[in-house]
Amino acid sequence: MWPENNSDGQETPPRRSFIEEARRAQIIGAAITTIAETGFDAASLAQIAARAGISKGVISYHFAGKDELMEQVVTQVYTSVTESTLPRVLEQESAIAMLRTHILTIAAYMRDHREQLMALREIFTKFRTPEGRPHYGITANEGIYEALEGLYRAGQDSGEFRPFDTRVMAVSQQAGIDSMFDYWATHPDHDLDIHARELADLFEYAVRPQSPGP
Amino acid sequence: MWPENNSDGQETPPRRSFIEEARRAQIIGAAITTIAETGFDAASLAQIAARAGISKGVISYHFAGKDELMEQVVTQVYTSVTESTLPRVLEQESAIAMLRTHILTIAAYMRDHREQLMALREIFTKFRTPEGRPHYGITANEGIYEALEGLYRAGQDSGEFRPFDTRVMAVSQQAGIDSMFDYWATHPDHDLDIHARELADLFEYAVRPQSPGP
DNA sequence: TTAAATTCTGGCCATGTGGCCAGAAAATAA
DNA sequence: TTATTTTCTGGCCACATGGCCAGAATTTAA
Repeated sequence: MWPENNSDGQETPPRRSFIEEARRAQIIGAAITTIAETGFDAASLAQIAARAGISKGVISYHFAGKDELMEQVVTQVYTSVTESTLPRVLEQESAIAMLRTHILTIAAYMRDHREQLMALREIFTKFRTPEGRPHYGITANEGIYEALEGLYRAGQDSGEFRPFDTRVMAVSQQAGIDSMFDYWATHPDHDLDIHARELADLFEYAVRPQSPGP
Repeated sequence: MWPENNSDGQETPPRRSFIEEARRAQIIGAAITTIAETGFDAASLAQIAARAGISKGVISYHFAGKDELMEQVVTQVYTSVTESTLPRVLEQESAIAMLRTHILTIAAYMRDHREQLMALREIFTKFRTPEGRPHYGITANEGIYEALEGLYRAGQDSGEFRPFDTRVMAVSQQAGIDSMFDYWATHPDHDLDIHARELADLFEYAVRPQSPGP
């Protein structure tokens, strides 16, 4: 469960010195910046160490290897976005409001944490095992999909939503959000607010019951 | 315009011998298979040559470098999918029918050309210039976006579609299609037909005029 | 102050990369 | 047949990578 085991075998987080904690945070931050700026492949340990202003060996000393460093980056960013987003969604009272809030809140988070999300997306798409399988492919979204499916089913049960395949809707909504980020990251002048509102409209229309058109 | 210039400076396609043409096709095919199976990063010239059963130097002889080989792969796959898809869309008579046909036809193409599309997606997401910028990032979709926007505007002008931001709709629809492929590629037992029909429904509901719900 | 543990440095290593080339082999021309 | 061009081989190169280590520097403990 924890990345390291204590000698006493307890499943407690490893006790870390002040220096260790500070270095790990510094290195994780340098990794995020480096990956966001240069892409995953070019973010070598040497680059990350140079950005942090430390020797390359320090990373090897504080992390088991590049893999553990990448895992820590993912954990930190993923935790942060979830904590900033999920409560806002859950406090809504209708399924429709939850849907809108999900999209709008994530867009707001993107605006303030562009670097972190760029790093996360780089790692998700490019981090592979030695055998070539993704560490965090689309399967890493499974948790999100299941949460969204719960939201959809609630809306369908209450009659707010029409019947549809919840898995397809979840995959598509998450893809819509990811593409919003990708497009904005590539076109920084693109209006993220408008995009978010339009995307919320899109899915609101997509899920609502509707009599056949003329 | 063409990847190579003739000595006479004419902008004609380079005259290639039979052997040259066959080798290029063979190498492009081996590159597609290798990228699809092992991912872009692991698809070294050595791997591609080994799969083709030839010496590594042959690739250097027939292609200017790895970059030109990747470009040729993209060109071939992109041309193929466009030729198989676009005519079907254009023969439809209503904007709604075009929308549905676009999604369903691409899904059908996916089923029969999984390997090619996996390679294309690998190259799109991972092929970078030495400076770290993507060769074909999301900007490579610009042509698709513009075509879709034309379709949307036609539907809006005819009253088939509600008003919405066409750029956001185009980005989202393409993202929905790409995610359908990614999900299916990761979960081969996933029902691609159902997914395509549900996705077509999703966007049909999303674009149609609709009176506000209850 | 001295001793021990922690933290850091700079450099070395094996590995894999894309590009390149001299010369062998094969196809084509004379 | 012989001469010439095209095609191919196998190996070499410089470079970058992640991991590793001996010993120096620093912090903490006694």
